[in-house]
Amino acid sequence: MTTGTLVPVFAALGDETRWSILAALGEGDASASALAGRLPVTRQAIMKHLAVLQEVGLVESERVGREVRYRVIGAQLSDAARRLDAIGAEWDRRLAAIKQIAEGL
Amino acid sequence: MTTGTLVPVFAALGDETRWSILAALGEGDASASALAGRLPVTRQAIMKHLAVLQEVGLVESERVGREVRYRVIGAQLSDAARRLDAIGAEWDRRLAAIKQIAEGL
DNA sequence: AAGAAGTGCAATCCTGTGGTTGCAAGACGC
DNA sequence: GCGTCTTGCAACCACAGGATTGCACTTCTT
Repeated sequence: MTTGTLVPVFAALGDETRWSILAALGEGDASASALAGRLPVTRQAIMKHLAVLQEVGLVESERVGREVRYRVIGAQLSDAARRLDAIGAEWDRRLAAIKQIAEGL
Repeated sequence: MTTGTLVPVFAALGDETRWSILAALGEGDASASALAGRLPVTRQAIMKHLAVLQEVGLVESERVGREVRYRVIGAQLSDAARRLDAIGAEWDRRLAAIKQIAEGL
């Protein structure tokens, strides 16, 4: 069961503000300053969040002149989802087996 | 996009110790004390973790005499996974559309 | 009845981190 | 060149939370 690099991704997803940022980026790529204009937090706070999102590969950045535009990588979400689902399925399988044993089958 | 009660679940999954507990419970139901014997943390620390896991519905408890046995609910993991996958897919769809526009199609 | 094993609650400690303000440095538009 | 916009540190603050120790209470065993 390779939880591997999965835990930090969930840690990143376990913050409301970060979801706000992801949602805002869903409307289209944006810079930290642009996001700061739309969200009720400072640009610096947003930059920190973008840093952790980029760290776990949920977001990528591209420098355009004097600004840095951020973009969501949806595939990463799907990947994390697939891995989580595999783990959940494994648990269900095991629980089902235990239940059968418990029922004396 | 109903992130709803999803964020706390990810927050709960964003901790290595909690995964250790889930993994240990995967071997079979166990009490807090039993888990404390297998993991390098105190029983009280484990109890706190079990509390947050139960809070978000990843685990359920049952009192048996003087002890309280905990059990993983695998279906909850699968559910969170499905919801996350839906969000990821939505993002991919949107990104694909943007890409087409960008390519002048 | 008495000891052992388990839970529950509370106080405490310390690190992590989400948030802020302030300022220096880079890139653009005139 | 000069004002403007944006990024990039760095310091700092406050709170949450992961972990510990200590003690009281309940339940089982003998």
